[in-house]
Amino acid sequence: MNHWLVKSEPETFSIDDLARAPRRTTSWDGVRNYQARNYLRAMAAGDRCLFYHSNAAPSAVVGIVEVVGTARPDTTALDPRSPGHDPRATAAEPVWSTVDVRLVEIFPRGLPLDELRGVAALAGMELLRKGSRLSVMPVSAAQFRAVVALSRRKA
DNA sequence: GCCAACGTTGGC
DNA sequence: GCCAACGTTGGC
Repeated sequence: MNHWLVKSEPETFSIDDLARAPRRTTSWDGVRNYQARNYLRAMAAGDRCLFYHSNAAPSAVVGIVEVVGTARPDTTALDPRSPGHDPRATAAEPVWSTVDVRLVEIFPRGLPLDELRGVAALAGMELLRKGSRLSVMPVSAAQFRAVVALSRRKA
């Protein structure tokens, strides 16, 4: 089982939105970066992802989601009215991919970036790298465990 | 809103 | 294939 981190702007889609979604499941679509797409394609059912709120106050890891199934075509790229529309995408060559994710847990408290930066076990985490912009990225099992442990601790 | 960092595009 | 221009991301 692999571990990942996925980003979403809470104004666009927050972890609370996911909690209200049918079966607490959503299609993680709209990814328009090749490296992030390749990570989506590398995901397998049962993989767990940290859910990160970007462009938030404060930006923070706020919970855990589980991958359901494997990557499939992101058909929002085919829709001219979708903000993720890509004129290069066709039904035969959809270009972009999506996976379904289900909510596992909303942390009792969010873990803001500046708190994560102070944790020795998380040194080297991709999210904390200066200039890191990927919206889907791998997380090591040890880093994942460290973040979950931190969420169990009082602020 | 500012701006640094990054990815993509396109002229050559 | 180089690289400048441009658009986007995302912390602050």
